[in-house]
Amino acid sequence: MPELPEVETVVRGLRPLLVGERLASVIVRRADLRWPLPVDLGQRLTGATVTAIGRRAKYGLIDTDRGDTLIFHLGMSGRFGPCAGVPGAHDHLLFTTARGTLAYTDPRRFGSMHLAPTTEAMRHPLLAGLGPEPLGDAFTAAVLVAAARGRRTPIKALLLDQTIVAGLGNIYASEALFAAGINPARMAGAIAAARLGRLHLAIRETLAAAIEAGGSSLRDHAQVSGEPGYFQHRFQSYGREGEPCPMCGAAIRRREQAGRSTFYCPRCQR
DNA sequence: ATGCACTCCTGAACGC
DNA sequence: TGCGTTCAGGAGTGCA
Repeated sequence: MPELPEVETVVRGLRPLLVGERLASVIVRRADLRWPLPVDLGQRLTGATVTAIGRRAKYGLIDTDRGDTLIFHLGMSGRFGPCAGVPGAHDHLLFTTARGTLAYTDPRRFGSMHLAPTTEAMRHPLLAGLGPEPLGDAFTAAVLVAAARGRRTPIKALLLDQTIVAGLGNIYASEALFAAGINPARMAGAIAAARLGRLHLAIRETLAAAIEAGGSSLRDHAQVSGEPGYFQHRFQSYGREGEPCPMCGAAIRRREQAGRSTFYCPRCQR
């Protein structure tokens, strides 16, 4: 699924179901996700009580009273949802508490799960190199300006680089660039600071609005409750090739950048 | 150091 | 209805 708003939505959905609950069993049905699961993952989590659930970039973090943190990434198609009865073919992990069973479902198996000591979780190799949280205080306009300086890569690619700012994916990068009026193909280092300032603001506003709407539901994403997110109805450019730009009426275009689709307005985005 | 193509896997949507 | 093709929100790896 998922970019930052979807992961945040999942984390918020998991908290009331898991925090304070004892994991009566954690069953691994398939261990070959993006990376092999730790062989003792089920054993180490079974019997533990969940103490807190957080998020870093697109990673979810589930802390237990044993000092372990389960780090998960949803990849492209990962989701959590209730599992009643017989597990489905793509239900790879089952978390059972007194409140019922929660399944981690992931048809494409691009997702991953890792265990780390809670005190070390942020130093995990997958998390250590991440850039600032886009909604946090550390992500300022000046940080974005400094990251873009001298870079010849397209601004869209820069936004997808998780070491620059952590949590944007293809959809919200497109949407933020639309909101800022910047052409996705423009070389990052050639964009004036004032315009990057607008982009910085657009990133934060776009992500915050998406979280408020419960994320976007394209294909795989749903909230843990099964409710869809609603933000896709507010996409201004993403997935709207040929439709009129909501700002100026020109036809939205689509182009390939580094193998990914980018949608933009040729008139508004320069 | 930087930029980019490739790769993993499955399902849904589309065209014929 | 059935079949083949194309595409999908991520991101590490390896190459130029």
